[in-house]
Amino acid sequence: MALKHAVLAALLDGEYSGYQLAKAFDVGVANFWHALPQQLYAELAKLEQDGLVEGRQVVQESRPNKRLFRVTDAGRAELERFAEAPPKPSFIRDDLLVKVQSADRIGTGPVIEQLEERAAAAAAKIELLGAMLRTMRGPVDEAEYLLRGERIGGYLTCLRGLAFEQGHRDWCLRIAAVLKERQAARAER
Amino acid sequence: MALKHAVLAALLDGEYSGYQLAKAFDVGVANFWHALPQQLYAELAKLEQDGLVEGRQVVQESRPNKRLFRVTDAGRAELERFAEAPPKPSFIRDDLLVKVQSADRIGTGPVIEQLEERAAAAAAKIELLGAMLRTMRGPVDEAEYLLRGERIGGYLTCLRGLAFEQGHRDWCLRIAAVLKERQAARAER
DNA sequence: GCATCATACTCAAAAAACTGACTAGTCACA
DNA sequence: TGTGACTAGTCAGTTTTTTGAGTATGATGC
Repeated sequence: MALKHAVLAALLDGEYSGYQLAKAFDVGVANFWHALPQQLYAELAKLEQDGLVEGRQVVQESRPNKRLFRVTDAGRAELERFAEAPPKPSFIRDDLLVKVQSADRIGTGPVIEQLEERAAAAAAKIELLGAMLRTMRGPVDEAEYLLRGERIGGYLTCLRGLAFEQGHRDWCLRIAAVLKERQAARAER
Repeated sequence: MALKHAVLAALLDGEYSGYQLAKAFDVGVANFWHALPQQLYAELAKLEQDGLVEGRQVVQESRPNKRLFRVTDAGRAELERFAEAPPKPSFIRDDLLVKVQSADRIGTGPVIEQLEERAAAAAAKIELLGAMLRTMRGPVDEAEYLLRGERIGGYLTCLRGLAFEQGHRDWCLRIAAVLKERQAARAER
């Protein structure tokens, strides 16, 4: 049960609706997990049943009503237990790696394209994360913010996301270049 | 169905038994996917049913018999199709990130320990991957190997694994240091 | 001489994640 | 006046991954 703790951790930052969480756990923003809306609504329902989060109805005009959730004491205790438990090792799991693994045996054209698209996507995310980091730390410099700031959790996971995306971008570009050179070398013969 | 293609890609390198694949897909070696033995046996059975791999019995003395598998033409075609299809985006999914996200709200002691253990594990894997890369490229230098070598797929995915582990190690050490400093600063007051 | 490790697999089940289809009102744009 | 996008969800179902428990044999170490 991993999403469970990811949701609890996200809700430590304040009250959110399922919809808001879903946006955070979608594409860019969630730097420590990824999930679809349906999963989040289901998980929130389970967490509420277990008393780890509390929801309250917020009536809205000109918009559907929503339920905002926050972590209970029991939820905080559960996170505490989770933090103490040994973590599972983490692995990269990526379609593109599988494709590159077989890239010298099968057609490389589409793979090169995909590598370049990925590199561009990674570059965009690097921009986004950079902007998020600047916003979070505000006017103070990073060392100061990390030492005295509150709620640095999100900042720290963002840093990992940033490094990951940079590594991803660099690798994609390099591998694309390597595969292209090999194509060119093969064409010469 | 991602493991499916990962298995096909791994079998492009030659004939392997389920047991051998399982070892490769376990801890260190598989730089592009991770899976447990049971999954691999199941996947191989499915692939054989679908005609994407072929198995042959190898009778052994002093060891249980085994079945070696290789990719069929249909399997190669399936990989080709897979390579052309748009890849799914890849995400980091890591318990430790979740813990760090909430690290400024709950007890940080165990998390710091885990970060340092992870950093050590990453360092060990960096060593291992470095050795694997040296073995693969042999006496020639990297640029030459990448341009003219055969079967560079495994080398390229190893490079990604190496960069990932380096990023992981650096991040773990840095975050552990940050959390420690904050603890110290808090203790002073 | 006994325990443990390595090879080589199998079966069953639970948990986690993903996919697709659907409701229903508001707002902006052309 | 309708077309699509945004808010805010729900329901049902499949696929994928993980977990746990076995089987059987030979080799290795103390």
